[in-house]
Amino acid sequence: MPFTYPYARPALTVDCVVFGLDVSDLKVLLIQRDLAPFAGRWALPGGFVRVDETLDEAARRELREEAGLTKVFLEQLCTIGEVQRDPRERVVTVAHYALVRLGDHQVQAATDARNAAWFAVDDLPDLAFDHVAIVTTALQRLQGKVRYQPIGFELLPPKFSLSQLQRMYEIILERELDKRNFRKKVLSLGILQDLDEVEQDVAHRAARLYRFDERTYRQKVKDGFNFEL
Amino acid sequence: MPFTYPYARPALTVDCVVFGLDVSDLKVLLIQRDLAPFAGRWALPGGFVRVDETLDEAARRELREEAGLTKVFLEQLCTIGEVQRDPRERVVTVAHYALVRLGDHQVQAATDARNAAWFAVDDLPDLAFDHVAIVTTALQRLQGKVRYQPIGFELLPPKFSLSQLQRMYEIILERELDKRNFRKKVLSLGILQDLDEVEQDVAHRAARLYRFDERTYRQKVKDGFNFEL
DNA sequence: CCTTTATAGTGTTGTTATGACACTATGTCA
DNA sequence: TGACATAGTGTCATAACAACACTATAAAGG
Repeated sequence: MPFTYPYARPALTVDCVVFGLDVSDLKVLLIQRDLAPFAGRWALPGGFVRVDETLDEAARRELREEAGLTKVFLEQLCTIGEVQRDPRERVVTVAHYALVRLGDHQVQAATDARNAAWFAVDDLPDLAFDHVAIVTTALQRLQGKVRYQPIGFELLPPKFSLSQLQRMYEIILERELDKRNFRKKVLSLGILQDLDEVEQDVAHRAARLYRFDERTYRQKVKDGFNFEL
Repeated sequence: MPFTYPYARPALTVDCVVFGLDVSDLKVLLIQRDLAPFAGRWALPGGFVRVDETLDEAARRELREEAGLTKVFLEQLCTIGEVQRDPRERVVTVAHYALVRLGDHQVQAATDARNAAWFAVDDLPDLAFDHVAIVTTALQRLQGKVRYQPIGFELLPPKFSLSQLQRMYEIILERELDKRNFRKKVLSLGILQDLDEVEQDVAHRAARLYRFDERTYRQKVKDGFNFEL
């Protein structure tokens, strides 16, 4: 009989740090727990992995069930196997992070539904388990990755202005960027499609709208191109 | 009764991609399996996580037991939870990668011991399970990380010449670097300590030896310094 | 309709980093 | 002492980066 006593057969969970971009803040989606342990505390959306699903599938299912989110950008972050991290019994969790567009209807729904809410990443409430550490790791990963992979677009609407794009980077990287240098650089990458449209319903000069041209991006990557902020 | 039927309670393993640097190749340490499944096949060192140890502890224990390695550089890589990846039953594995100095005595021992051997990373035998995919991921991670984190030194002896250092990067990145530009750049980082010593027993002009000055590096990082190849 | 307000959009220049490139120096060995 | 193998060294042209301030446009409000 293999793998019996001394080997761990832990319960397995997935947890997701869901990032959304506000006007002025990077937000994280939290769910208020109604069961022990940590009943009443805010926690990352997540839950137990089922016997017939992969980790990625489990994470997506939890996002759908707990927050009504589908088709989001989702990546594995790290796995935490501290023996006593769950007071009940050993629970190993595979942490993920996700990027969503806060404007989306489904995201609105998520905010309305049950005990879910968005919190500014630098002003989080007390979290259950070791979830603060997971958020910290996720933020570091995002800050690192956003500079060499075009994942930031996942946080913006499909059509966006260069100002929005710049603000996104400023918020994530927590530092100001020079407007002219930023525009020069980002346009020179040649992965933005100028839509020849402008913003609507703004109380000032309307900005030109762009779209991330994933097709072109992929082609360029094949040819040895390297995205870099 | 929580977490019974529908939830997974998988066996949990750790697997390690141990990299070592040869004169002309990046090598990976493999162990020949003597048990089914995949008896006789080469596989990554690794094994089941015990009830009382963390993932990191399990990985280090396996490295010690299977390869006689201690105190190596070790980082988590990714976790694989495909349902059928092990023919016996569901086994989730947390993959790691490690960097060791091939010159070390313990590493020599590892090579001698039982069915362990080093293979060039681009000339691997058939591997058990999904271990090829893990090696591929680990290599990509190493290639990415070596450029913005001074982890490559873990593959070199404590005292090394600039030529050795350059060769290390060339081997990992799989492209040639310009000697003068490389030396200029790496010295300008100010994280190498010139030991005022030269190589011994070489059949040509002996090279100056350097050491990675971790103290200075940490200090510089605190002051906002960014290592970059 | 004219002023205010809010944001969009635009170029130049000095500085720094990068990449290309070839020869001399030093030590061992035959 | 000559052949060899590798160490070590500098310049220049080009590209990338950082700093910097004003004009343009549209809506709102008096």
